[in-house]
Amino acid sequence: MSPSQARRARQQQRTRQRILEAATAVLLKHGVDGFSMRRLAARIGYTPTAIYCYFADKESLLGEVVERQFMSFRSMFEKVERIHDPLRRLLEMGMAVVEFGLRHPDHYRLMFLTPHPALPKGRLVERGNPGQDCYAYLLSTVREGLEMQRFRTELRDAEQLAQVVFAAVHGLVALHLVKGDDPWVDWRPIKPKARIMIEGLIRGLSRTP
Amino acid sequence: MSPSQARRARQQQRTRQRILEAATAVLLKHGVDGFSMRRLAARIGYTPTAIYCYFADKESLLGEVVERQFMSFRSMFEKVERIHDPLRRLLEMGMAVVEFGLRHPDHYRLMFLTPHPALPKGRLVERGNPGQDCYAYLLSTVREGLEMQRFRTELRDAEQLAQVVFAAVHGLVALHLVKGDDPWVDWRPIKPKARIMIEGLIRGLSRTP
DNA sequence: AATCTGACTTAACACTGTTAAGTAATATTA
DNA sequence: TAATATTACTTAACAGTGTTAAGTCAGATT
Repeated sequence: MSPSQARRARQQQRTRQRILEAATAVLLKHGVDGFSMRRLAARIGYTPTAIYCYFADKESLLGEVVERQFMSFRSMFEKVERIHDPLRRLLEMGMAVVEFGLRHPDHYRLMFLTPHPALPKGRLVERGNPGQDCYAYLLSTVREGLEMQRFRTELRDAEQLAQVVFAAVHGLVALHLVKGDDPWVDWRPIKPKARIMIEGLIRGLSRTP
Repeated sequence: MSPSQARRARQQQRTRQRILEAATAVLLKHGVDGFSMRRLAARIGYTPTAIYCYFADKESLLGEVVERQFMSFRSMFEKVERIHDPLRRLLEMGMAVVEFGLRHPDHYRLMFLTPHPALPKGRLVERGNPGQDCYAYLLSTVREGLEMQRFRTELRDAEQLAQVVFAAVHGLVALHLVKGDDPWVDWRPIKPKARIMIEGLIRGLSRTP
């Protein structure tokens, strides 16, 4: 590869980043629904068509934004890493997810409430690496609990347990984001609910001494 | 009101129903995303504009479809009404929700995964009536459990408990519908997960004898 | 018989994602 | 250095969306 080719490639990569960052900004400002290729293009001073030189379509662009967001999602778990007890860590991980959902509702929506059909992921996040992949980190925590025989004897599948715990927390956040303003239900504050739910669930799945 | 005026009003009501039924059909066939006013219009042999004589906009039309769907959602609970033990009934209600989500994914999406901003609800479903309003029924079951002192002493808020239990189940269904095809996670079958989750949660929230 | 009402249509607006074809600047090659 | 090729974009258009103002025409009212 010639020097000028390398420079071009670098430039191209930088433009990609610029688009991705602008996309994230537009997303934060206008929400998932208010996001459009044309708006994004206007923001970076390009025509809508230009974006298609860097991304196949809207879906895959959003997919990459999501993956970047999963990176920052993982960073929410850093503060719980020091907790030794895996079950207590599981609790605080759940609370961190709720925290993230409340702080970044649009990103949460994009990550977990919007289907992204068959995207080639794994560009940024290394799947299965607990240091980058949130699900892998959750899994490792559950595995730790299993190894310490903290769960009921009939529960042996780490994947199953991880999915159950995450789904419960996710349900709370999802309902809050989608139905939180619905006056049909007299909604109670989410954080106490989260504590009660996760503590209750963990207690119910735990081995009783 | 003259006889012919009454006839007109009846006719109008019938046309409304026809549109609502066609909308439900289009929704089932093409999903929430594939639903469009124009497609719906074509199906009933009208122009798109005609629909606006009966419904303010797409949002409120879908809102009414949702409310009808909540009616049939409530009927899923009929088979658990015979269960005497409130905590066991709670478990089976959760399983019924999962069942409904698997059977009618598009309706579930529309009901619980799509925000419907500030719709004047209560046209069909009488809010607070356990026989019609699912949430009210859930609430009554939780209240029964509370009266029988089946929950831990610190848990006294029926609304809070109901929301926690439903959110957990909802999370499972929501994740299945939105992320079920995502190969990033090695998804385990949803029904066993649901049983384990609800049993675990109820056990964890229950008073230990 | 003339008027009015109301159910519906026509035609258009302002959007959306996406693509084929074109352009102008830059890099490569003869 | 001049001709060619590549690259980074733009122009213009297509097909679709929700929505609305204005118009039409049959049937009810007067």
